[in-house]
Amino acid sequence: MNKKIDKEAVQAWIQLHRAHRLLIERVESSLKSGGLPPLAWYDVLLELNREKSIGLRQYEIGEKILLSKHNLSRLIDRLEKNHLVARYACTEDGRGNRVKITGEGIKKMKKMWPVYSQSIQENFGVKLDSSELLKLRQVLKKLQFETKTLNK
Amino acid sequence: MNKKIDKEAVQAWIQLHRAHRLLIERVESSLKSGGLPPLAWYDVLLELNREKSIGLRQYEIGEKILLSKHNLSRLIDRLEKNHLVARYACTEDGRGNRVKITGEGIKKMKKMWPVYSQSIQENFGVKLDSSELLKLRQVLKKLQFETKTLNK
DNA sequence: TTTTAGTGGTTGTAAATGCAACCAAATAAA
DNA sequence: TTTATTTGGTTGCATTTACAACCACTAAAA
Repeated sequence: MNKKIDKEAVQAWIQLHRAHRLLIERVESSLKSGGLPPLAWYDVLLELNREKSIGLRQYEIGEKILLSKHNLSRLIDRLEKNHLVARYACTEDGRGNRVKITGEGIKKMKKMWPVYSQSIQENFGVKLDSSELLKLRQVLKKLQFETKTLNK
Repeated sequence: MNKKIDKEAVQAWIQLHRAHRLLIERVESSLKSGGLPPLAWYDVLLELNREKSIGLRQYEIGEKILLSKHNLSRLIDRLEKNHLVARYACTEDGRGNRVKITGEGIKKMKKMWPVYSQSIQENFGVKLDSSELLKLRQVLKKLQFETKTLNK
């Protein structure tokens, strides 16, 4: 038994949890006060923009941004209703569809970016120096599990 | 301008965001499949347990677990409905109330802990060694801002 | 003291999330 | 081929969250 390590892990987790809560709250509020959509929209648009030409299947988006399929379905609904993405019939699989970003979507994404990145900068970047950022990334990377749990 | 640092910060943030999403999903699902309440309940119970005798004001809980007041109000409602906490009139401030954990609350908390901590262990602790955990905590600690933003 | 502004907490309503059940197409088994 | 199983996606419903307005009280200003 290794009670000490256990305690350390929980401590670290709690801090991660707190940091995330605070950060997300600030980022969302920056976006909102800029009259922009929530962060989740950006996540989707960004992934779609990387595949502008062929688009992505919904489940692929779900894997990338870790969102369960029902939530994704409705998130795409909202984006589509705002003409930021479009669904197309999928030739290779009759069940699914292919989602693509629209011109408007690209524009919106580009409009969100400065607000988003500046908020990260202010509330996160400035608190850490380059080596700390690196270390953080290295450590967090090790948490990149075998995904697949979500999207059930 | 320091585009490189910017990029690093956003990268790190995104990883933090992902790690959190995955972890929280797993922890919640461990709790759920153990027939236990969600994590937020534990957070509240834990804080209240630290002040068993005098309890806490709602806004104090809000500051500790970073939850806005309307959400907190209803979270406490749910806990109270389940007899895990109780609200008392507050002598020193006629507006507010003082929240205390009940015996049942303590029991529930203790029942949640092994499931909670084990889930952290499995999904987080085992992926990192002691020095990484330490470093992570050190870095995350620097993100501990002047709070107060929430609870507006 | 009276007025004004701020704070702790609650509540109505809208929006988002989670769950389970479902449909339709694809894949595997018989 | 027929049947059974899995998978991508949607939908109805209950729970939770977010926002704004509100009430009651406190603290500060006049």
